[in-house]
Amino acid sequence: MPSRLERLCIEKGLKMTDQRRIIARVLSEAQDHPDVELLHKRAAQIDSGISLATVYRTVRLFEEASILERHDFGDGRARYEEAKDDHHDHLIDIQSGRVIEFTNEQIEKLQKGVAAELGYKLVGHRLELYAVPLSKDNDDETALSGRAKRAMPAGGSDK
Amino acid sequence: MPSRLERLCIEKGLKMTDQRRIIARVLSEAQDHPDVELLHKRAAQIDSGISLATVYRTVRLFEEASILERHDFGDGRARYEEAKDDHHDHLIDIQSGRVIEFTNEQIEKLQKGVAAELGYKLVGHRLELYAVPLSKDNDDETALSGRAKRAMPAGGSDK
DNA sequence: ATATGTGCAAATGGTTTGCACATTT
DNA sequence: AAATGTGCAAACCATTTGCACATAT
Repeated sequence: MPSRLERLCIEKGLKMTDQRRIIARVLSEAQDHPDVELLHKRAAQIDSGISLATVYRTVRLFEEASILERHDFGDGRARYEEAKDDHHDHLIDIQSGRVIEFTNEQIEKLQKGVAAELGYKLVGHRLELYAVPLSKDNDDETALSGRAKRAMPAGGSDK
Repeated sequence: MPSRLERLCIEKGLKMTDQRRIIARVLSEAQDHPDVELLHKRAAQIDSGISLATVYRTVRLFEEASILERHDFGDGRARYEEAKDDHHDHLIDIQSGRVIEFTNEQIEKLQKGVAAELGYKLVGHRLELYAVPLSKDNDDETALSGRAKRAMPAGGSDK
């Protein structure tokens, strides 16, 4: 059965190739926020002939068709997520790299208000919370294992 | 007279070279959020011998010394701003590219609350509002002139 | 004097692209 | 058949780095 993303592609009249079908399926089934490399790896597991370039092209195509969302969590590469209607923001666990989705109506409203006060109409926003698990041993700032360099923003540590 | 940033460098015991002094001054005097290329251009106006590499190294050094903030507004290059005590977020005018700073205590509080509810301690955040000026002719989505590609996030258009 | 900074050019890493061939409509 | 997509390798662009030389302490 076609994945949700594949169906959307067809609705939009996109030419459906094997590669796109597979990438669409991989994206539809993803529960995380994979980067292109990971998508390629997953797609290649289904059909090893898919090239990295095609994944890049497809992901861009889908994004332009508004059926895929691109995120930039500050670690250099882009991460992707199937676009659903439910808008949400992200909390990034800087110890494990895990990304948690959340929504907060109040914050959304306040954002619109802030823009209005400054004489603007809000057309988009980006809100990311960088955090560490409560509980136990959180005294070290050693985190973000692996390659992720300088991922956390400077300003917002809250006094 | 030494720039504020130069003074901070000295306090931190950083070795002060001509280049660093100049870059510090350029940063201290900047009213905008320049990228490395622009910083280099401004620094070169004072001493044309400063290399791009040095600007990159200096900017990184300053950031690690917490006297400079790096921002990523989604257009590929990093933008910098002297670190002051006053924390603020940014509203990006996607028509002109202008960046406006703002603070909102309520939003800050709510963020901390959201993190807490999810079992996390907030250690940083990133909030950017992408907006267009109210008033007149806002019907076109043609914006972000120049090289800036795909700068606005997908999700947050607010219903 | 010693440690550290600098310029230059080459290297990196994620992403894009030109081209000849393959596939979808 | 016409238009478009794909793989490969080369190109891009922001940023980093190795090296020989220069400078701050």
